[in-house]
Amino acid sequence: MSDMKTAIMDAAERRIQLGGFGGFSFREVAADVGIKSASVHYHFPTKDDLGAAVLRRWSEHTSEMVDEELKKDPDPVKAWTKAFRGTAHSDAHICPCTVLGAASQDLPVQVAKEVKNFFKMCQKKMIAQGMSPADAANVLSTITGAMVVANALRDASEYDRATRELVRSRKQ
Amino acid sequence: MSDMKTAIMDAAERRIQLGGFGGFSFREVAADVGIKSASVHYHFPTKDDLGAAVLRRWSEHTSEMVDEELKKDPDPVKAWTKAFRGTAHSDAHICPCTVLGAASQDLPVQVAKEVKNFFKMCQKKMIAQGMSPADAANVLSTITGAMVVANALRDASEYDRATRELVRSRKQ
DNA sequence: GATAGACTATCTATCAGAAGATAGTATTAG
DNA sequence: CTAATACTATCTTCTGATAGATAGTCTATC
Repeated sequence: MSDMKTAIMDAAERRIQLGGFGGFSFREVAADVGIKSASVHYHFPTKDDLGAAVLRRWSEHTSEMVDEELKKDPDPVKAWTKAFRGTAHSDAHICPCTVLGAASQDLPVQVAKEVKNFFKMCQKKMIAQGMSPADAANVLSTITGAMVVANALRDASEYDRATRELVRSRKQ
Repeated sequence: MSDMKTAIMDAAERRIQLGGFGGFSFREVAADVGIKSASVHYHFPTKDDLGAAVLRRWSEHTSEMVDEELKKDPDPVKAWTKAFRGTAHSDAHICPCTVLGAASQDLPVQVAKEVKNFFKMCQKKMIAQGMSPADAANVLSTITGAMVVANALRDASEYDRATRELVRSRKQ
Protein backbone atom coordinates (compact mmCIF):
# COMPACT_ATOMS: atom_id res chain seq x y z
CA MET A 1 0.00 0.00 0.00
CA SER A 2 1.40 3.38 -1.01
CA ASP A 3 2.21 6.05 1.57
CA MET A 4 -0.42 8.36 0.12
CA LYS A 5 -3.11 5.70 0.26
CA THR A 6 -2.25 5.13 3.91
CA ALA A 7 -2.26 8.87 4.61
CA ILE A 8 -5.68 9.23 3.01
CA MET A 9 -7.05 6.40 5.12
CA ASP A 10 -5.52 7.93 8.25
CA ALA A 11 -7.20 11.25 7.54
CA ALA A 12 -10.54 9.65 6.68
CA GLU A 13 -10.39 7.46 9.78
CA ARG A 14 -9.82 10.49 11.97
CA ARG A 15 -12.69 12.41 10.44
CA ILE A 16 -15.05 9.45 10.71
CA GLN A 17 -14.19 9.24 14.39
CA LEU A 18 -15.15 12.89 14.80
CA GLY A 19 -18.30 13.07 12.73
CA GLY A 20 -19.31 9.77 11.18
CA PHE A 21 -19.74 8.96 7.52
CA GLY A 22 -21.47 12.20 6.68
CA GLY A 23 -18.89 14.05 8.73
CA PHE A 24 -16.10 13.97 6.21
CA SER A 25 -15.69 14.96 2.59
CA PHE A 26 -13.20 14.23 -0.14
CA ARG A 27 -12.14 17.87 -0.07
CA GLU A 28 -11.41 17.81 3.67
CA VAL A 29 -9.47 14.57 3.47
CA ALA A 30 -7.55 15.88 0.46
CA ALA A 31 -6.64 19.06 2.33
CA ASP A 32 -5.50 17.01 5.33
CA VAL A 33 -2.97 15.10 3.23
CA GLY A 34 -2.05 17.97 0.91
CA ILE A 35 -3.58 16.92 -2.40
CA LYS A 36 -6.74 17.78 -4.37
CA SER A 37 -10.07 16.05 -3.95
CA ALA A 38 -9.99 14.60 -7.46
CA SER A 39 -6.75 12.83 -6.55
CA VAL A 40 -8.41 11.07 -3.66
CA HIS A 41 -10.81 9.53 -6.16
CA TYR A 42 -7.78 8.06 -7.94
CA HIS A 43 -6.92 6.00 -4.86
CA PHE A 44 -10.50 5.35 -3.73
CA PRO A 45 -13.02 5.64 -6.57
CA THR A 46 -16.02 6.31 -4.34
CA LYS A 47 -16.66 7.45 -0.80
CA ASP A 48 -18.05 4.02 -0.02
CA ASP A 49 -14.75 2.42 -1.04
CA LEU A 50 -12.77 4.72 1.22
CA GLY A 51 -15.08 4.22 4.17
CA ALA A 52 -15.10 0.44 3.81
CA ALA A 53 -11.30 0.33 3.51
CA VAL A 54 -10.89 2.36 6.69
CA LEU A 55 -13.20 0.07 8.64
CA ARG A 56 -11.59 -3.11 7.36
CA ARG A 57 -8.16 -1.84 8.37
CA TRP A 58 -9.48 -0.83 11.79
CA SER A 59 -10.95 -4.29 12.32
CA GLU A 60 -7.66 -5.99 11.47
CA HIS A 61 -5.76 -3.53 13.63
CA THR A 62 -8.05 -4.16 16.58
CA SER A 63 -7.71 -7.91 16.23
CA GLU A 64 -3.92 -7.63 16.30
CA MET A 65 -4.00 -5.25 19.24
CA VAL A 66 -6.03 -7.69 21.30
CA ASP A 67 -3.60 -10.48 20.45
CA GLU A 68 -0.79 -8.28 21.77
CA GLU A 69 -2.66 -7.60 25.00
CA LEU A 70 -3.38 -11.26 25.48
CA LYS A 71 0.34 -12.01 25.50
CA LYS A 72 0.72 -9.74 28.52
CA ASP A 73 -2.36 -10.94 30.38
CA PRO A 74 -4.26 -14.14 29.49
CA ASP A 75 -7.60 -12.78 30.75
CA PRO A 76 -9.59 -11.94 27.58
CA VAL A 77 -11.88 -9.49 29.36
CA LYS A 78 -8.87 -7.48 30.48
CA ALA A 79 -7.30 -7.69 27.03
CA TRP A 80 -10.38 -6.28 25.29
CA THR A 81 -11.00 -3.67 27.95
CA LYS A 82 -7.41 -2.49 27.66
CA ALA A 83 -7.41 -2.46 23.86
CA PHE A 84 -10.52 -0.28 23.70
CA ARG A 85 -9.19 1.83 26.56
CA GLY A 86 -6.36 2.92 24.31
CA THR A 87 -8.89 4.32 21.85
CA ALA A 88 -10.99 6.00 24.53
CA HIS A 89 -7.92 7.79 25.86
CA SER A 90 -6.52 8.69 22.44
CA ASP A 91 -7.11 12.05 20.77
CA ALA A 92 -9.89 10.52 18.72
CA HIS A 93 -11.68 9.21 21.83
CA ILE A 94 -13.81 6.69 19.98
CA CYS A 95 -13.60 3.85 17.51
CA PRO A 96 -14.87 4.56 13.98
CA CYS A 97 -16.89 1.33 13.90
CA THR A 98 -18.76 2.45 16.99
CA VAL A 99 -19.55 5.85 15.49
CA LEU A 100 -20.87 4.21 12.32
CA GLY A 101 -22.54 1.40 14.23
CA ALA A 102 -24.69 3.94 16.00
CA ALA A 103 -25.83 5.43 12.69
CA SER A 104 -25.59 2.26 10.64
CA GLN A 105 -29.14 2.37 9.32
CA ASP A 106 -28.27 5.26 7.02
CA LEU A 107 -25.00 3.81 5.69
CA PRO A 108 -24.16 2.57 2.19
CA VAL A 109 -24.50 -1.21 2.19
CA GLN A 110 -20.80 -1.79 1.61
CA VAL A 111 -19.89 0.30 4.65
CA ALA A 112 -22.65 -1.11 6.84
CA LYS A 113 -21.35 -4.58 6.08
CA GLU A 114 -17.88 -3.68 7.33
CA VAL A 115 -19.36 -2.29 10.53
CA LYS A 116 -21.26 -5.51 11.03
CA ASN A 117 -18.13 -7.55 10.36
CA PHE A 118 -16.21 -5.60 13.00
CA PHE A 119 -18.63 -6.43 15.78
CA LYS A 120 -18.97 -10.01 14.61
CA MET A 121 -15.18 -10.34 14.63
CA CYS A 122 -15.07 -9.07 18.21
CA GLN A 123 -17.67 -11.52 19.43
CA LYS A 124 -16.22 -14.50 17.61
CA LYS A 125 -12.74 -13.74 18.86
CA MET A 126 -13.96 -13.37 22.44
CA ILE A 127 -15.71 -16.70 22.28
CA ALA A 128 -12.64 -18.34 20.73
CA GLN A 129 -10.70 -17.00 23.71
CA GLY A 130 -12.92 -18.91 26.08
CA MET A 131 -15.66 -16.45 26.91
CA SER A 132 -19.28 -17.54 26.87
CA PRO A 133 -21.50 -16.01 24.16
CA ALA A 134 -23.39 -14.17 26.89
CA ASP A 135 -20.22 -12.76 28.41
CA ALA A 136 -18.93 -11.78 25.00
CA ALA A 137 -22.12 -9.88 24.20
CA ASN A 138 -22.05 -8.18 27.58
CA VAL A 139 -18.40 -7.17 27.54
CA LEU A 140 -18.54 -5.92 23.95
CA SER A 141 -21.59 -3.82 24.72
CA THR A 142 -20.08 -2.38 27.87
CA ILE A 143 -16.78 -1.29 26.36
CA THR A 144 -18.57 0.04 23.28
CA GLY A 145 -21.05 2.00 25.35
CA ALA A 146 -18.32 3.23 27.67
CA MET A 147 -16.63 4.88 24.71
CA VAL A 148 -19.88 6.50 23.64
CA VAL A 149 -20.74 7.83 27.10
CA ALA A 150 -17.19 9.03 27.73
CA ASN A 151 -17.18 10.73 24.35
CA ALA A 152 -20.52 12.43 24.99
CA LEU A 153 -19.47 13.60 28.44
CA ARG A 154 -16.08 14.67 27.12
CA ASP A 155 -14.38 12.76 29.92
CA ALA A 156 -12.22 9.78 29.01
CA SER A 157 -12.00 8.68 32.65
CA GLU A 158 -15.67 7.78 32.34
CA TYR A 159 -14.53 4.80 30.28
CA ASP A 160 -12.43 3.57 33.20
CA ARG A 161 -15.24 4.07 35.68
CA ALA A 162 -17.65 2.01 33.59
CA THR A 163 -15.23 -0.80 32.78
CA ARG A 164 -13.41 -1.10 36.12
CA GLU A 165 -16.59 -2.34 37.67
CA LEU A 166 -17.10 -4.80 34.83
CA VAL A 167 -13.66 -6.35 35.16
CA ARG A 168 -14.01 -6.65 38.94
CA SER A 169 -17.35 -8.41 38.94
CA ARG A 170 -16.21 -10.80 36.21
CA LYS A 171 -13.04 -11.89 37.91
CA GLN A 172 -14.95 -13.84 40.54
CA MET B 1 -46.84 23.08 21.47
CA SER B 2 -48.60 23.05 18.12
CA ASP B 3 -49.34 19.81 16.30
CA MET B 4 -47.08 20.83 13.43
CA LYS B 5 -44.16 21.59 15.75
CA THR B 6 -44.59 18.17 17.32
CA ALA B 7 -44.80 16.49 13.91
CA ILE B 8 -41.60 18.22 12.79
CA MET B 9 -39.80 17.06 15.90
CA ASP B 10 -41.11 13.52 15.40
CA ALA B 11 -39.77 13.44 11.85
CA ALA B 12 -36.43 14.96 12.82
CA GLU B 13 -36.08 12.54 15.73
CA ARG B 14 -36.64 9.60 13.46
CA ARG B 15 -34.12 10.78 10.92
CA ILE B 16 -31.52 11.52 13.61
CA GLN B 17 -31.96 7.97 14.85
CA LEU B 18 -31.25 6.68 11.36
CA GLY B 19 -28.36 8.87 10.31
CA GLY B 20 -27.27 11.33 12.97
CA PHE B 21 -27.17 15.10 12.76
CA GLY B 22 -25.79 15.17 9.25
CA GLY B 23 -28.27 12.51 8.26
CA PHE B 24 -31.30 14.73 7.96
CA SER B 25 -32.18 17.88 6.11
CA PHE B 26 -34.88 20.50 6.37
CA ARG B 27 -36.23 19.36 3.03
CA GLU B 28 -36.55 15.74 4.12
CA VAL B 29 -38.23 16.64 7.38
CA ALA B 30 -40.54 19.03 5.55
CA ALA B 31 -41.51 16.32 3.07
CA ASP B 32 -42.18 13.91 5.95
CA VAL B 33 -44.73 16.25 7.49
CA GLY B 34 -46.11 17.63 4.22
CA ILE B 35 -44.89 21.22 4.21
CA LYS B 36 -42.04 23.13 2.55
CA SER B 37 -38.54 23.45 4.00
CA ALA B 38 -38.90 27.19 4.49
CA SER B 39 -41.87 26.53 6.76
CA VAL B 40 -39.74 24.34 9.01
CA HIS B 41 -37.51 27.35 9.58
CA TYR B 42 -40.53 29.23 10.84
CA HIS B 43 -40.93 26.74 13.71
CA PHE B 44 -37.21 26.10 14.26
CA PRO B 45 -35.03 28.97 12.97
CA THR B 46 -31.89 26.88 12.60
CA LYS B 47 -30.98 23.21 12.35
CA ASP B 48 -29.24 23.51 15.72
CA ASP B 49 -32.49 24.65 17.32
CA LEU B 50 -34.39 21.70 15.90
CA GLY B 51 -31.76 19.19 16.93
CA ALA B 52 -31.48 20.56 20.44
CA ALA B 53 -35.26 20.57 20.87
CA VAL B 54 -35.51 16.93 19.79
CA LEU B 55 -32.84 15.85 22.27
CA ARG B 56 -34.33 17.82 25.15
CA ARG B 57 -37.71 16.23 24.55
CA TRP B 58 -36.12 12.79 24.33
CA SER B 59 -34.34 13.33 27.64
CA GLU B 60 -37.56 14.33 29.40
CA HIS B 61 -39.41 11.45 27.79
CA THR B 62 -36.77 8.97 28.94
CA SER B 63 -36.85 10.29 32.48
CA GLU B 64 -40.61 9.86 32.62
CA MET B 65 -40.42 6.39 31.10
CA VAL B 66 -38.00 5.23 33.77
CA ASP B 67 -40.28 6.60 36.47
CA GLU B 68 -43.09 4.54 34.99
CA GLU B 69 -40.96 1.39 34.98
CA LEU B 70 -39.92 1.99 38.58
CA LYS B 71 -43.54 1.89 39.65
CA LYS B 72 -43.80 -1.65 38.31
CA ASP B 73 -40.44 -2.88 39.64
CA PRO B 74 -38.40 -1.02 42.27
CA ASP B 75 -35.05 -2.34 40.96
CA PRO B 76 -33.49 0.63 39.13
CA VAL B 77 -31.22 -1.58 36.98
CA LYS B 78 -34.26 -3.41 35.68
CA ALA B 79 -36.14 -0.17 35.13
CA TRP B 80 -33.38 1.36 33.00
CA THR B 81 -32.71 -1.84 31.12
CA LYS B 82 -36.38 -2.15 30.29
CA ALA B 83 -36.78 1.48 29.27
CA PHE B 84 -33.89 1.28 26.79
CA ARG B 85 -35.08 -2.12 25.67
CA GLY B 86 -38.20 -0.48 24.33
CA THR B 87 -36.06 1.70 22.08
CA ALA B 88 -33.83 -1.17 20.94
CA HIS B 89 -36.88 -3.15 19.89
CA SER B 90 -38.69 -0.22 18.29
CA ASP B 91 -38.55 0.53 14.57
CA ALA B 92 -35.87 3.12 15.20
CA HIS B 93 -33.71 0.63 17.10
CA ILE B 94 -31.56 3.24 18.80
CA CYS B 95 -31.80 6.36 20.92
CA PRO B 96 -30.97 9.65 19.17
CA CYS B 97 -28.74 10.76 22.04
CA THR B 98 -26.63 7.63 21.58
CA VAL B 99 -26.27 8.24 17.85
CA LEU B 100 -25.17 11.82 18.45
CA GLY B 101 -23.09 10.89 21.48
CA ALA B 102 -20.97 8.65 19.28
CA ALA B 103 -20.31 11.52 16.88
CA SER B 104 -20.51 14.33 19.41
CA GLN B 105 -17.14 15.84 18.58
CA ASP B 106 -18.47 17.22 15.32
CA LEU B 107 -21.72 18.62 16.70
CA PRO B 108 -22.83 22.24 17.06
CA VAL B 109 -22.20 23.30 20.67
CA GLN B 110 -25.90 23.71 21.42
CA VAL B 111 -26.62 20.16 20.31
CA ALA B 112 -23.54 18.66 21.97
CA LYS B 113 -24.65 20.22 25.23
CA GLU B 114 -28.03 18.50 25.05
CA VAL B 115 -26.34 15.16 24.39
CA LYS B 116 -24.14 15.69 27.43
CA ASN B 117 -27.16 16.65 29.52
CA PHE B 118 -28.94 13.45 28.55
CA PHE B 119 -26.19 11.18 29.82
CA LYS B 120 -25.69 13.31 32.92
CA MET B 121 -29.42 13.07 33.61
CA CYS B 122 -29.25 9.29 33.34
CA GLN B 123 -26.35 8.96 35.75
CA LYS B 124 -27.75 11.42 38.30
CA LYS B 125 -31.12 9.72 38.24
CA MET B 126 -29.58 6.28 38.70
CA ILE B 127 -27.59 7.50 41.68
CA ALA B 128 -30.65 9.17 43.17
CA GLN B 129 -32.39 5.80 42.86
CA GLY B 130 -29.78 4.21 45.09
CA MET B 131 -27.19 2.96 42.65
CA SER B 132 -23.51 3.58 43.31
CA PRO B 133 -21.73 5.94 40.89
CA ALA B 134 -19.69 2.97 39.64
CA ASP B 135 -22.81 0.87 39.02
CA ALA B 136 -24.50 3.80 37.31
CA ALA B 137 -21.57 4.28 34.95
CA ASN B 138 -21.42 0.59 34.21
CA VAL B 139 -25.13 0.07 33.60
CA LEU B 140 -25.46 3.19 31.46
CA SER B 141 -22.53 2.13 29.31
CA THR B 142 -23.81 -1.41 28.92
CA ILE B 143 -27.32 -0.50 27.83
CA THR B 144 -25.97 2.23 25.55
CA GLY B 145 -23.45 -0.10 23.96
CA ALA B 146 -26.02 -2.86 23.67
CA MET B 147 -28.14 -0.58 21.49
CA VAL B 148 -25.15 0.25 19.30
CA VAL B 149 -24.04 -3.36 18.85
CA ALA B 150 -27.59 -4.56 18.24
CA ASN B 151 -28.09 -1.78 15.71
CA ALA B 152 -24.84 -2.59 13.91
CA LEU B 153 -25.62 -6.30 13.79
CA ARG B 154 -29.21 -5.57 12.79
CA ASP B 155 -30.45 -7.89 15.50
CA ALA B 156 -32.45 -6.40 18.34
CA SER B 157 -32.20 -9.58 20.39
CA GLU B 158 -28.51 -8.77 20.79
CA TYR B 159 -29.64 -6.08 23.24
CA ASP B 160 -31.31 -8.71 25.38
CA ARG B 161 -28.31 -11.02 25.29
CA ALA B 162 -25.98 -8.26 26.46
CA THR B 163 -28.24 -6.93 29.18
CA ARG B 164 -29.68 -10.18 30.54
CA GLU B 165 -26.25 -11.10 31.79
CA LEU B 166 -25.87 -7.66 33.37
CA VAL B 167 -29.10 -7.85 35.29
CA ARG B 168 -28.35 -11.35 36.56
CA SER B 169 -24.88 -10.57 37.89
CA ARG B 170 -26.09 -7.42 39.59
CA LYS B 171 -28.96 -9.01 41.41
CA GLN B 172 -26.69 -10.83 43.83
C1' DG C 1 -71.57 44.37 14.12
C1' DA C 2 -68.04 45.97 11.20
C1' DT C 3 -63.56 47.17 10.25
C1' DA C 4 -58.38 48.00 10.91
C1' DG C 5 -54.34 46.09 12.47
C1' DA C 6 -51.47 42.48 14.12
C1' DC C 7 -50.24 37.82 14.38
C1' DT C 8 -49.69 32.90 12.61
C1' DA C 9 -48.50 29.74 9.32
C1' DT C 10 -47.44 28.65 5.06
C1' DC C 11 -45.96 29.53 0.43
C1' DT C 12 -42.63 30.71 -3.87
C1' DA C 13 -38.30 31.98 -5.26
C1' DT C 14 -33.70 32.37 -4.61
C1' DC C 15 -28.91 32.48 -2.78
C1' DA C 16 -24.21 30.97 -1.78
C1' DG C 17 -21.69 27.19 -0.50
C1' DA C 18 -20.43 22.42 -0.30
C1' DA C 19 -20.85 17.84 -1.86
C1' DG C 20 -19.49 13.46 -4.88
C1' DA C 21 -18.00 12.50 -9.13
C1' DT C 22 -15.92 12.72 -13.97
C1' DA C 23 -13.10 14.08 -18.15
C1' DG C 24 -9.24 15.46 -19.83
C1' DT C 25 -4.42 17.28 -18.98
C1' DA C 26 0.10 17.68 -16.91
C1' DT C 27 4.08 15.88 -14.42
C1' DT C 28 7.39 12.66 -12.99
C1' DA C 29 9.97 8.31 -12.23
C1' DG C 30 11.66 4.05 -14.12
C1' DC D 1 7.91 5.61 -23.86
C1' DT D 2 4.78 4.53 -20.51
C1' DA D 3 2.68 3.95 -16.34
C1' DA D 4 1.53 6.07 -11.97
C1' DT D 5 0.11 10.00 -9.82
C1' DA D 6 -1.82 14.34 -9.28
C1' DC D 7 -3.69 18.27 -11.52
C1' DT D 8 -7.47 21.84 -13.46
C1' DA D 9 -11.91 22.51 -14.60
C1' DT D 10 -16.43 21.46 -14.42
C1' DC D 11 -21.18 19.23 -13.66
C1' DT D 12 -25.13 18.24 -11.03
C1' DT D 13 -27.31 17.86 -6.87
C1' DC D 14 -28.18 19.04 -2.29
C1' DT D 15 -27.69 21.95 1.70
C1' DG D 16 -29.15 25.69 5.31
C1' DA D 17 -30.89 29.94 5.14
C1' DT D 18 -33.39 34.35 3.78
C1' DA D 19 -36.75 37.63 1.61
C1' DG D 20 -41.04 38.70 0.43
C1' DA D 21 -45.90 37.44 -0.73
C1' DT D 22 -50.27 35.40 0.68
C1' DA D 23 -54.12 33.76 3.20
C1' DG D 24 -56.45 32.91 7.47
C1' DT D 25 -57.36 34.17 12.38
C1' DC D 26 -57.64 36.86 16.37
C1' DT D 27 -58.34 41.27 18.80
C1' DA D 28 -59.43 45.76 19.81
C1' DT D 29 -61.59 49.89 18.54
C1' DC D 30 -65.24 52.59 16.41
